[in-house]
Amino acid sequence: METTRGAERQRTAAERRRRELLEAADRVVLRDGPQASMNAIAAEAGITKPILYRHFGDKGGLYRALAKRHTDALLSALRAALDAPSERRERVEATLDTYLAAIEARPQVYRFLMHPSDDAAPSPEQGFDVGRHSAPLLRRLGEELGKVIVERVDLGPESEQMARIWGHGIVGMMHAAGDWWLGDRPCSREQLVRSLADLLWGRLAEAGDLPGGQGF
Amino acid sequence: METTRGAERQRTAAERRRRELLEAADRVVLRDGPQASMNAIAAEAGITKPILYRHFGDKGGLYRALAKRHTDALLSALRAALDAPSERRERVEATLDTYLAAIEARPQVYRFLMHPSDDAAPSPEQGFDVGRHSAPLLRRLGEELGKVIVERVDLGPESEQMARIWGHGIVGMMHAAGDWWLGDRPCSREQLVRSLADLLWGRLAEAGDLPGGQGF
DNA sequence: ATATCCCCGTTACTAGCGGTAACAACAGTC
DNA sequence: GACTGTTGTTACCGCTAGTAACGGGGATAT
Repeated sequence: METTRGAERQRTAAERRRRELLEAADRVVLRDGPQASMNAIAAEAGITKPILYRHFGDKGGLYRALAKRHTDALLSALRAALDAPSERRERVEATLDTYLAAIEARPQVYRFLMHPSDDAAPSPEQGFDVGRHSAPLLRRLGEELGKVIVERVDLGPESEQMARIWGHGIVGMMHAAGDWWLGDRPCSREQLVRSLADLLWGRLAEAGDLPGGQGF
Repeated sequence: METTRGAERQRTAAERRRRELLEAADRVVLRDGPQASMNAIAAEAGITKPILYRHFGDKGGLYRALAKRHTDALLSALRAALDAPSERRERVEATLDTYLAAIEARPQVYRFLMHPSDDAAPSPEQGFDVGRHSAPLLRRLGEELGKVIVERVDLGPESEQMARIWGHGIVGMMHAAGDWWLGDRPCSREQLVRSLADLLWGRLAEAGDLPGGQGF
C-alpha cells in the first residue's frame, strides 16, 4: 500500500511545478508588464495554456498567486522597518524609505502589483461593487498599518476607527507620492521621505499663510 | 462660394454628434463599468463601431475624452471648496468632503476615472515607463493641489518641491482612504473627513505611545 | 444639370485574447 | 493486465479592439 507515499510525492511534485510556473510567469510579467498574455506565460514555461488553467483556475488566480509572493516579501520588509528600536519619527521615515526603495528597485513588479489589469472577479453582478478594485496590495498595507497604529498609538476614544482611517490614508499618501516620484524623479529619495514625514508631523498646520490672497 | 458657411455648419454638426456619442458612452460606462465594450457603446448610441473609431481614434481616445469631462467637473468643484473664504482647516475639510461626496454619489464614474482599464498608450517601449499608469486624474489633482499649496502656504526654502510632494501625498491619502471607505462604509463621511484632517494637522506627532511594547 | 468631392454609415473581416472540451500518453495501484 | 489519475496536447468557442471596403446623400464647382 504505497498510496500515502505516492500521493505525497505527487503533491510535492505538483507544488514544485507550480513554483516553476510562477517563476516563469514572473519573468514574463517583468518583461511584458501586467498585460502579459496567458499564451506568452505558457510559452515561457515551455508548456501550453490548459496546464496553467489547471494549476491556477483562471488568469486572476495566477495573478493573485503571483502578487501574493511579492506582497508578502514587501510586507515583511516593511514590518522590519516598522519594528526597529528607535524613535517614532525615525521609524516612520525608515518605513517610507523601505517602500520607496523597493518600488525604485523593481518598478515593473511594483506596477504589476498596483495595476493587476482588472484581474480576478469579472463579477457580472451589476450595481455598486466598488470595493476591492484598487490593488489588493494597498488595502492590505492599509489594514496592516492600521493594526500597528491601533496597538501602539494612544488616540483616545474611537481609536480603532481612526487608526484604520489613518492606516489607509498614510499608505495612500506614500503610494501616490511614490508613484509620482517614480515617474519624474524630481528629487532625491531622502528629500521625498523627509517631506512626507514633515507632512505627517503637522507642518501643514504650523506653516503660516503666504501674503497675497487667502491662505490654503 | 458657400464654402466657409458650409464647413462651419458641418463642423458644429460633428461636434454635436461627438457630444451625443460621449453621452451615450457615459450611460454605458455608468451601467457596465470601465470594461464597457466599444460594441456596447456603439449600440447604445444607435450606430456601429467604425463611427466611434472615426471620432475618437481608439478606445483610449474615447476614454480620455470621457474622463476629461468628469475630471474637469470634479476639479472645478474641488477648486470652489478650496477657494472658500474661511480658515485653512475648514477649507481642507470642505475639500475632502467635496471629493468624498462626489465619489459617494457616483461610484461607477469614480471607478472609471481611477481605473481606465489600461487605456491609451499601449507603448511598446520596453524598459521603465512606469510614469502615467496610475489614473491621470490623481496626477492632475496632485499637481493642482501642489500649485495651490506653493502659492498660499509659507514653507520656507525649497517650498516648491515640498509643495508638489505634499500635493500628491495629500491627494493620495484622500484617494486611498476614500476608496477603502467606499467599499466597507465603516463610518460616516463626517467622521472620515475629521479623522483625515486630524492626521494632516499633526495628531500623529502629538499622540502618546500606548503602554506595552515600543510605540509606533 | 452634371460631375466631384467628402463625410456618414454600413457589412464583413482580421488578429488576438481568456477559457474549455476532447483526446493521447504515461505513472503507479489493484 | 485492467484501472485510475495526472500531464500534456490540439483544436475549438465567444469575445474583444480595430480595420478595410463599399454604398449613399448632400453640398460644391463648372
